[in-house]
Amino acid sequence: MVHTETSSFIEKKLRERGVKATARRIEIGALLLSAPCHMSADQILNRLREAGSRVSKATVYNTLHLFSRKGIVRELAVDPGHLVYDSTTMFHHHFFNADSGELIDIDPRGLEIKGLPELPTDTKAESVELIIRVRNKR
Amino acid sequence: MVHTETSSFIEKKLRERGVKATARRIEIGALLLSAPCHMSADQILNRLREAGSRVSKATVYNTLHLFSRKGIVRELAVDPGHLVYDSTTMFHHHFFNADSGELIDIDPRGLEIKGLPELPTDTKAESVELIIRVRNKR
DNA sequence: TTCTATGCAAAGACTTTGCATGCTG
DNA sequence: CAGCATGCAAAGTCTTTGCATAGAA
Repeated sequence: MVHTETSSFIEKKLRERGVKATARRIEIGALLLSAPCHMSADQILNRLREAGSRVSKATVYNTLHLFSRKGIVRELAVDPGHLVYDSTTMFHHHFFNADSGELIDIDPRGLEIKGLPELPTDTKAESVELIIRVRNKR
Repeated sequence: MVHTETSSFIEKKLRERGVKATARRIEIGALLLSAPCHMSADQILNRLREAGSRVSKATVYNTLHLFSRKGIVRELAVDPGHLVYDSTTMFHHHFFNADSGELIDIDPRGLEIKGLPELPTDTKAESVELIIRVRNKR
């Protein structure tokens, strides 16, 4: 395994979260964690294969689940039958372009949500997600 | 086809939206539109079958798509691989209980979202959805 | 060595499609 | 009758699982 600057950055990120930094995980992490992005498992698989990797589908899915359990990425359910992984785990929102499938982050600073009703009894909030669906103007 | 009070109310609703009111559609409509509710295609299929209907899976899916294209119900993508139909089509938000799968409507009146950034260029907003994911305490 | 990660293929959940039949107007 | 609605089964998409092999500590 070649240790580029990128891969050692990724290795660090994985180990910080208690994930053993194997070659496959670093490949996947390098793709997803080098810059803020949103990708589906399938996109990741294809990108890796295009780049010459022989990673299996199962490993991609398992690794992404692992990453999301460990808080390394965030799972987003924008579209049914289409799970997207978000490399930005901090609290934020999204524009979702229903025509292109593209997701754009919305910084929650400066955004204010007022007048929320109380949580249902005996529940605690886990996340607050605002999704603004947009379409291309003609 | 028996014309109960409920079914003629549903028939009216369908025709208003330009949907031919057939027996199957009235069955499905009666289940979904009699009171505010959130149901998946599969739940609807099962409920109908339990009630003795021999409706097919394809018809349920097709009908729900039709209804949502016609604005009779609203499609919600809360969970990946799980499309839910919402009988309330007017603008509103949701609590989603990740433990039970239950959805609870949030009335948007009194709720205020301030400081939203501008839409991406050349796009128009289609919907604004706020989903508050909650879990059961303990 | 011992434990975990990975690959492969098969199974699984959910949804869509194609086509023949049946109902509606 | 013409056209759309329905049922059935098959195909599709996306994801998960089981198990054998390969790799890491």
